[in-house]
Amino acid sequence: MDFKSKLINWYSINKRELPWRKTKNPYNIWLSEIILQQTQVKQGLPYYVAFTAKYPTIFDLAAASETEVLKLWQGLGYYSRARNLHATAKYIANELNGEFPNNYKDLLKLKGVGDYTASAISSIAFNEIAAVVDGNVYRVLARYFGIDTPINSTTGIKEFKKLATQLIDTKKPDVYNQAIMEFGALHCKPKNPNCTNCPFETSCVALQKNSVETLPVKLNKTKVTTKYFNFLVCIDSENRILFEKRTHKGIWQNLYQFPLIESEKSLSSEEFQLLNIDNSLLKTLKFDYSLYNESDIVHKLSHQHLYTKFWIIEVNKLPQTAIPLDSITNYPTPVLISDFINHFSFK
DNA sequence: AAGGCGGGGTC
DNA sequence: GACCCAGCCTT
Repeated sequence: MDFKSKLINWYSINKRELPWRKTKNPYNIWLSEIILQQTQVKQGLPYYVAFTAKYPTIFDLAAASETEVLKLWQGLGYYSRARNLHATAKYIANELNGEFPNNYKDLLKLKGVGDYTASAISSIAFNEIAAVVDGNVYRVLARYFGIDTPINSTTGIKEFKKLATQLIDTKKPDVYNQAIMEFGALHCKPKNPNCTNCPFETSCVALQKNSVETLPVKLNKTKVTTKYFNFLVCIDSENRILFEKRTHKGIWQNLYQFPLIESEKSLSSEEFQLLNIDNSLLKTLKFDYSLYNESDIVHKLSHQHLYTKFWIIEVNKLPQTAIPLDSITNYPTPVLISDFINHFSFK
């Protein structure tokens, strides 16, 4: 048996039952692929279930507000995916009369759809011969062929795409693409791959050369920056609270949070008080404040470590921009904020 | 070509 | 801690 046949054979025996494998509907395939970008199946699955339940068709998704979509996306991360998902849904529903682009070239034009996702949708939903190259494919091919070209270099990207295109089963591109990804996810894993019971035991170059552990090669470690966040949890006597939208570019764009003061270091209560003398928000208000967490809550993103303090500020009356405390759970927020809301006892 | 963008899981 | 995940976008 050749490479593709062994892979498809392994897949037929070992594949998981997943909801997006029961359909050829491009809307559902697209939704699953966006959710699964840089996200493991276990983490993305409940979101797929929730989205298909609330938005059965692309018209339902298009009719929603961005805030509503972000709320359902809350906790999944990489929120530009949700913003692009919603924008693309509106585009397809309104400009294309709900008719999904049906080929790689046209799919690639959609917001949030790159080479991988266009290949996945066109092959799985439309049986187009377009090879997917995701993290699993890089790993499987790098090991099987013993390729040490860095997978995130320009030459590496081209080399692996070319190889994947040569290997794809042109009769069953949909099955083949899912098979190689599933094989990478379940069998040819990053750590402790199951090499002792592998259909490619005799043909895997990395296994013969004892280089399974070192492949694939990847360059450029992301450097982590540290930031200090001070959230102002301002509550008035009418149980209203300040909550605002992060409109600027950067992390958590269009999600909501308490007013934020970033500082150069972790602040003591005295330093925080000095800071507030010049704060335009608090200048005009008489208030009492206390600190929710004595030691910083450390929220780790892939590229930022956020050392966070929540300052509880009680005032008599907040401006009209404040929202009722009861409504706070309607807004999409970062996990850092929703964790606080879930643990803090509002009076 | 390089860096930004989340949160959770594994070892 | 380091690394990874059905990557994409901007600069």
